[in-house]
Amino acid sequence: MTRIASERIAPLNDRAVKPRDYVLYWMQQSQRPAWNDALDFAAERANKLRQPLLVAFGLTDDYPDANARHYRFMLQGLRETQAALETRGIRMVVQRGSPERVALDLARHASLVVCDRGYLRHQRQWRDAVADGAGVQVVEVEADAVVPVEVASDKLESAARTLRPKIERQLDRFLVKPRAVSLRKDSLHLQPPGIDLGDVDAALASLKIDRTVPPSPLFTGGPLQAEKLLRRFITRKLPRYDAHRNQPQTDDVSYMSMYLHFGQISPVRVALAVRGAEAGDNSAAFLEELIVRRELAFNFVWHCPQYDTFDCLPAWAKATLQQHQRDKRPHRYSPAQLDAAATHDPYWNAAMNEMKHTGYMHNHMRMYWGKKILEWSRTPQQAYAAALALNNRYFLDGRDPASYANVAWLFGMHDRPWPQRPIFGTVRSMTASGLKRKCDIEAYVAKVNRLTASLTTHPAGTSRS
DNA sequence: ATCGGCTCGCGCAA
DNA sequence: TGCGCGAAGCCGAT
Repeated sequence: MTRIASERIAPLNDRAVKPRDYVLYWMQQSQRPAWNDALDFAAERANKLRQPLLVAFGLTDDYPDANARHYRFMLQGLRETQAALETRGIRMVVQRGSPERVALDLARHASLVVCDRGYLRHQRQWRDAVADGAGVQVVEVEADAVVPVEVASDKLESAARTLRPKIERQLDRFLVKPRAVSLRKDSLHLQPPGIDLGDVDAALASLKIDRTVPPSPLFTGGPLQAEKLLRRFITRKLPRYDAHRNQPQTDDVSYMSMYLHFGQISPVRVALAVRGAEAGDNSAAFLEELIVRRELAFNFVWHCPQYDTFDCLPAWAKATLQQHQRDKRPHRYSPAQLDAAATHDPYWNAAMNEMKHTGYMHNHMRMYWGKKILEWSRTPQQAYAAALALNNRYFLDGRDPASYANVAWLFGMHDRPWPQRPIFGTVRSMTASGLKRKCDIEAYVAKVNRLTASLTTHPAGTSRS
């Protein structure tokens, strides 16, 4: 029987399993062929029902806030996942259309539908629509959190410190390596129509999507690349992680966030690998971010319906920011000026350029970057919208629960009050002098300048790896 | 270089 | 009810 923790598995409707043509795994979040509990669960059910397993992904042109940068990274991963599943005798089809329509269409011939999990508004709506519209049982399997959100906590947590002990006491149960499931029945004879991903750029060109942001010239999507970067992180960077995680001039970060965002790597796999490296405080510091902070973000978007607006903030933060709404702003920039990285602040401009040209920004600079948007916008509400829009537009890991929590943190979420300052009130501020004091910020600026210069010389498309 | 003060609310001990 | 303390804060005093 299954070794998947029962709390990962939840029927979304009370319909029966029916004797039809295949078990359908509607893959939408967990876009990977291994360390995928949703896939494994579907495979086990298919074996038990003596049916083939069909995997399907719904590729919509209208994914909220997505552009060519996100789509290419995702298609690179889907192509690889499709090929990997085929070698195991599993047909995976990528169909053009709104995900819930694609799933419902293929569900008409399915005995059972298995899906993975997403916490954002639209992801929940898609799953509700499939649970409602499918004529058979729909079962959701959580494969992208270490501790399923409602197991960790039944309420909106106010800070990491309140969630941390709840997560930690569940780790033994949920940090386990899955057992590979082999399929009794091949499904390669199933030939539903689908997009040919053989040429990712051709597939990309066929989509009607926002192309105003080009693909990242630096980062390649896919589970194999995620594994490669994970191994590189553990051998070369983890030994300095604790000391360097707030040092943006270094490269001692994992780059896992974008792969986690697209489900191209399992957080359980990453956690076990890092824990197994036995790097002491370094492992602990990384696991805090990977598990506690990331799953605090899941808790946030799950329990707070207004997760993408100023209204989600705790009462003290909203009150203090509103009290300082009329404070004089010595510097004021419009969203367009921010987007152009054309401010008076060379540190901020460097961060904006890193984000814009690579699809990534060092963690420490994300805080400074966002705090300055609050300081330089006409109102905190406008700052909130501007920070979130830029975040979701340029980051490969944008549009993730972690993005919404990170932006909210800039405005006081999951934080505590600090001394009164103009504009910020008691919300934590950050300053250029702080950057100078704590890290080699000039080296960071130089690093970004080198990077953007080399990317201009060797433009997009010639990605590394 | 290091330290204290600033400031609020949660959770736990009493 | 009181108390300690918290994602990476800042600033001025020593």
